[in-house]
Amino acid sequence: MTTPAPGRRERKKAATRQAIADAALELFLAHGYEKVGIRDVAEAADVSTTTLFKHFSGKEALVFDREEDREAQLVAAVRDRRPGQGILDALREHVRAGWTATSGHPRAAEFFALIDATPALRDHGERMWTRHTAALGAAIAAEAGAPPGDLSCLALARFVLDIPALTRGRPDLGAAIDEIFTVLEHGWHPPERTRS
Amino acid sequence: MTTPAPGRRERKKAATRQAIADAALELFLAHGYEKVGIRDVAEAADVSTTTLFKHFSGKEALVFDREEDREAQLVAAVRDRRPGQGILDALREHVRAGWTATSGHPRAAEFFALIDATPALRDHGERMWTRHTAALGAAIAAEAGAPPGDLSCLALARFVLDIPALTRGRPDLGAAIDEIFTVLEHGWHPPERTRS
DNA sequence: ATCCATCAGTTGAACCGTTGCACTTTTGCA
DNA sequence: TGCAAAAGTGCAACGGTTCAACTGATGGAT
Repeated sequence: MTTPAPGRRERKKAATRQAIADAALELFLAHGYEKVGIRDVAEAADVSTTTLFKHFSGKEALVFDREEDREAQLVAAVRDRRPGQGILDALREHVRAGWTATSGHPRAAEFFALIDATPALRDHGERMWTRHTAALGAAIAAEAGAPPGDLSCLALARFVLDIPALTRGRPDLGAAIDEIFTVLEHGWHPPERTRS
Repeated sequence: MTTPAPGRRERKKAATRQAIADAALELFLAHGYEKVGIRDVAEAADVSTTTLFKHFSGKEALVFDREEDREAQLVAAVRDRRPGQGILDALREHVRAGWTATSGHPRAAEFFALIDATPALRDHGERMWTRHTAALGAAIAAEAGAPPGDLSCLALARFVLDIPALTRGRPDLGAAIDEIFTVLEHGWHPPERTRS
């Protein structure tokens, strides 16, 4: 009977949002991202296109819905690392654990296949990653005792966030991640030339 | 009377292309990128929008016109470096020299201001950079004697290409570039904590 | 209990980048 | 000279996105 902490209004709003996201995912998976128009999604969710855009900033946002707390998790991975553990180690652990988010997605397999098969979505995904550079860089700087905005910390953040793009499609993901972290830890060196 | 090496056809084609690019730049600088429509540009250049799109792949391409040989220059910077010079040093030199292209742009100052002021253009610019990752990575691998597609070489390429995004707006660009290359050379280390 | 400001949602049209289609003109070459 | 390819045209459409004016439910204040 009584309304819980979130008022009735916000519950309804959340429900519409969810309905839209669900309809979108279903249609995209069924017919492909490009074949489905905004108007189709809106109609399937039984809302107007304007309402859809009040909930989502664009077509791509319909797909990258649950990606919101990636940033918080990244920051937490650095800040709440085990005592004595280095920042780089903590990051590597987090990366190797699969970045922790969107695993547990309802239909994870099809979902990633969809993104992988759609250039527009791959692009957008990459941009979403690098958008966390500032936050992660700040967290690293804070933990390393560097002034906020320290360039090398910012660079490290960016480099770490490049990892998904760099390792996409590699057979052994763990090894690939390790290889990149080796560069980040000790710098880049030309692999020793094995003479014939 | 006789047609020189490039035939009359291609000269005319190049001329229209140039007319379009010029008209676009003028309008963009005068009124701002977003305020100017494709149809405006086409009309100013006295061509149809269809023709415009036969010459340029999209609105942003009107701005990033002369950016074509960036990739070749990057590869050359690595491949044709002074004998005995390390790959990283060659890259740093090239970066510090301003990446060599689009310097010499007619109205370089306003041009960069325009890009800087327009999020859509900043985004597109970044994507153009990272699109050279594969080529630069391959060049590095070739020079380092690594197998093509070597991950650490690819990562280095990507990291170097991140530099413009990372250093944007820094007061001392040279110092910023050096700081990043220090990370690339020796790895990232937390700056020594200066206790109060 | 009532009034009112707020905000989700609607409707319909427009805007803008982009593409397709059918067509004319120019150019290069055999 | 004739002809096929290429450059360009005009127009209409498509799809994502936004705008403006409106409706109606909600919830806090009186």
